[in-house]
Amino acid sequence: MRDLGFDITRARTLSRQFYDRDPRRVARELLGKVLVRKHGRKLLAGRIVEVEAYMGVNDPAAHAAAGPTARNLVLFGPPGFAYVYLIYGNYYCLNVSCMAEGKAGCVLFRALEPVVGLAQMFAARGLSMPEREPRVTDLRLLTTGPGRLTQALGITRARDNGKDLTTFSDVTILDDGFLTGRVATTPRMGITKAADAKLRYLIARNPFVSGNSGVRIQK
DNA sequence: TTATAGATTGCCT
DNA sequence: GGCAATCTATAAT
Repeated sequence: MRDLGFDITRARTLSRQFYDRDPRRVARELLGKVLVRKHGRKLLAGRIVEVEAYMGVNDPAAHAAAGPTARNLVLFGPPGFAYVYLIYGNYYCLNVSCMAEGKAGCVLFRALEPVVGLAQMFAARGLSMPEREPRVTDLRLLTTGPGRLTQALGITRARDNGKDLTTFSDVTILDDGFLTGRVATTPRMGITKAADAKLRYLIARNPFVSGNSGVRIQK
């Protein structure tokens, strides 16, 4: 069966040092961790099942490739901070900065398995919660996809860009000891530059991974 | 100053 | 499978 719910008494916030490493390593190890949002007194949480690594100034697909700008400045700062940007004028994408100050690697969050606060997530996504027990096809609409997961958790640039994810103010990432099982790597989604690098990491056979969890569509 | 592409999603045929 | 929505960063005039 799927694992829903997590032991918050056992969960620990990931440290600054966790993020102070190669984004590929951070990406792989973020799988299975829990992304948590405190919304007033309400708690929203999802388990991380799909991420992508971006390698900084030497990665043509990365926002940092052009060097520091007003938008991407967080990436050049210290590790463990949220980089949130608007994509296609519609949705926000959430990243966490990696590597020491001055080096601009990051990890993009692409899909979560919803764990806590499902009703709130349905509302935030503009969907009605099913009367019956929600199925995987219903739940996938909440946090499968980078734009969906930020909307479900209420993450925006104005509110969250630059936030420290290593202290639990209202967004953080927890390790509750969950073991992922097999991890797969594929090319990153939706990019045209450096399109062959296998920098997308996902939990194999997890139903909340976006796309078809593997083969890239030819264009 | 204007044009275009983009780490997406949802609706249409 | 195709494509519009919507806005920002960057390239081109």
